Amino acid sequence: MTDDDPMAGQPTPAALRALASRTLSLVAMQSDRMVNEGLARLDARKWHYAALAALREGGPVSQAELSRRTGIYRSDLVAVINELAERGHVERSPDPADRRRNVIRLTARGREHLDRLQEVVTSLQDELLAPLTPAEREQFSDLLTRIYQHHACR
Amino acid sequence: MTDDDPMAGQPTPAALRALASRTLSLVAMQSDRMVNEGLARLDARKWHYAALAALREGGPVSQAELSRRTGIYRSDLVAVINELAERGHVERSPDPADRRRNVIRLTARGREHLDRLQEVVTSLQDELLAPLTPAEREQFSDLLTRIYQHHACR
DNA sequence: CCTATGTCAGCCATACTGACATGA
DNA sequence: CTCATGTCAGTATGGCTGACATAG
Repeated sequence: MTDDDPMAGQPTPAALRALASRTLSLVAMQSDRMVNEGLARLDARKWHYAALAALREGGPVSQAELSRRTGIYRSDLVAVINELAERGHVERSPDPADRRRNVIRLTARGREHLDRLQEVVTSLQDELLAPLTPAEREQFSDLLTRIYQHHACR
Repeated sequence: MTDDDPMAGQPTPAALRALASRTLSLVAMQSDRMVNEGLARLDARKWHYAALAALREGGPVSQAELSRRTGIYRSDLVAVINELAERGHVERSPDPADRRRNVIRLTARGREHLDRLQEVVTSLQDELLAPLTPAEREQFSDLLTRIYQHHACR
């Protein structure tokens, strides 16, 4: 209880602050959290939006195709489709042309719901990139996608 | 087996590709994976590096202080210190001045180990940012930290 | 009495693997 | 025989919470 801790309170050592990988993770966590919370308010989650958006853009597809397009694992997609089907946002029907497959199609309710999600997601992008100028936002996205492409084997 | 699937193979709908939050998550996953794998080859993990680096920079501290500086949760830090102590990279001794606390200090072996980790981590940053020019790398880091600061309440 | 510290037990979400029955 | 599809079970990780004994 003398002077106790001479140098405390100084957070985050320089060696850590300097790591792009670290900041990247931190920002991604912030971003994920924002998106999750935003969508949760509409009783939805990231994958819901991804699936619905993919369906709107590509029309009815099988689950396997949806999986490839959204990046959601085939196995995890099952639950997502279940949830979306429960809410009536999506219809799952067997494909007569290939009886292994289910055809997933967007319902009218799903389309409306997607519109609402779209709005939220879009405004969250804005909130996320708030501290950047329009030019910087574009550059940021550009840099990100370039890094992504570079490391994406397939 | 006719013509089958008229428009398949086209991955990642535009609506998803356009989301900064999505690309951000994807890149962060790539980055995390690279770092994890790189450190795993040295029988270490992210937190090991973070803790050791913080200790080198700030000298011996209590676990709670370490937790604050590295961002590792107090509860999770216990396991990290255990692992580091097992390997002789770190020493955990009771603080005579405050008998609740453990003082964590870097050992000689720990310092050597940290040097090796440092090397790997640094070269991984390079690999991560490989597709960017030096100027772009700086800008990337800058944009990231600005976003981070903006959303970091505390 | 209130707060801080180290510790443990556990929750929840998520990326990912493996296996399996069915059918092409 | 092979491969793809939908499904389920399960692993591993990681962020996070809650509680608790001890001590300031």
